[in-house]
Amino acid sequence: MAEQQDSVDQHVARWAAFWKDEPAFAPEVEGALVRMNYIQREARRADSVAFAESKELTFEDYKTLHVLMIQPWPVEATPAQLAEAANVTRAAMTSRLDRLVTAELVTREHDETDRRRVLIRPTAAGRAMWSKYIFEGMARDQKLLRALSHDELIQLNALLRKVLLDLES
Amino acid sequence: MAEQQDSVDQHVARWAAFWKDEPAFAPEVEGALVRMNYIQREARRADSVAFAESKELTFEDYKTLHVLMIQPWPVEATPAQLAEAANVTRAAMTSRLDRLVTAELVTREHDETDRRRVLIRPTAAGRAMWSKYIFEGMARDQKLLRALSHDELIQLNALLRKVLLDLES
DNA sequence: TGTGAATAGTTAGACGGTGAACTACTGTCC
DNA sequence: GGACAGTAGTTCACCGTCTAACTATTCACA
Repeated sequence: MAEQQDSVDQHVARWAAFWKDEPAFAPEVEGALVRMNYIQREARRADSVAFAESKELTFEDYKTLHVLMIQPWPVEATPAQLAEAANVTRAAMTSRLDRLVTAELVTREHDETDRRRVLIRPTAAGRAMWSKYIFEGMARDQKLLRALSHDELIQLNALLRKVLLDLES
Repeated sequence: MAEQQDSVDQHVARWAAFWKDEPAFAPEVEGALVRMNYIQREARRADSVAFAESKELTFEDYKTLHVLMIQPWPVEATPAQLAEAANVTRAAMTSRLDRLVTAELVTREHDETDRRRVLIRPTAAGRAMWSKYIFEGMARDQKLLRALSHDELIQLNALLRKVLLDLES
């Protein structure tokens, strides 16, 4: 049990001392969420650095292109679906798509069967642009979690899956 | 092994089919990060809802107050430390603190031993405001992870701690 | 001791996101 | 079949954050 302490253990220990008479405080819950937050933050930071140099694509544009590409086949989606997947409002997605259409990375066409709807599809250039960055992103992700073995990754996913199944129900 | 599938399993399965000849794709890594992202997103969403009703404090103001309160004792910090902890720039922290000072939740004083620095301290009203919301936040956090037993939470923290120790070194 | 580099905080202008109104279109029900 | 509620997307005004100056202060060193 010679487990090394990380910075979150120190935070949590300080809180635990502060709320030692407070049964509402659950150290393991706070610890897990703060750690996940830390990891996500590190992922975003690395992504930002990677896209800061690129003049041809912003990180936001890449994410928009990404959520479009990972839709179920055929690769096409409405602005509302993309907004939901990218976790922004439809208004924000409208302006994101303006940029991508101007850059000729996606097309924006009216759905003839329901003329309220608009269909977004990637162009050949859009697919190429996405491919160019997706593998670098996966390499960054693997580096982020390199401390875990394959078995540990499977354990981690099993635990997180339990949480998601609860949240999705 | 009758484990139920969550929505991320479906995503990952689709990607795996798409990149079946691509050794760079690590399903467990992508799965873990997407799941953590989902959980964090859900946490932010619940927090936003909770603060949307409150007229006395925005979510940003609460977070600022929170990172101040969880500093090592005595509870005082510089704007730069708070900006780092809240993951925003110093410029953003300046305007956040403007609001909190106006609301008389914190004080802003020059450090007499180094007159470049400014020290931020919570007022009695600031401490009271923070206490009012911190327990609701902990309850939301526990609800978020209620699917996991105490043992599972400990396992989860052990795995995440490994990742953090690697990232912090 | 004086000069230049480094550091803390603030200010200014641009950008991207939000919520609320608005337009256009679809479907329902009397 | 005409009024009306619901839905998809866009536009607009506002707000928070970012980057890049800029001011004030401290430190290192010749």
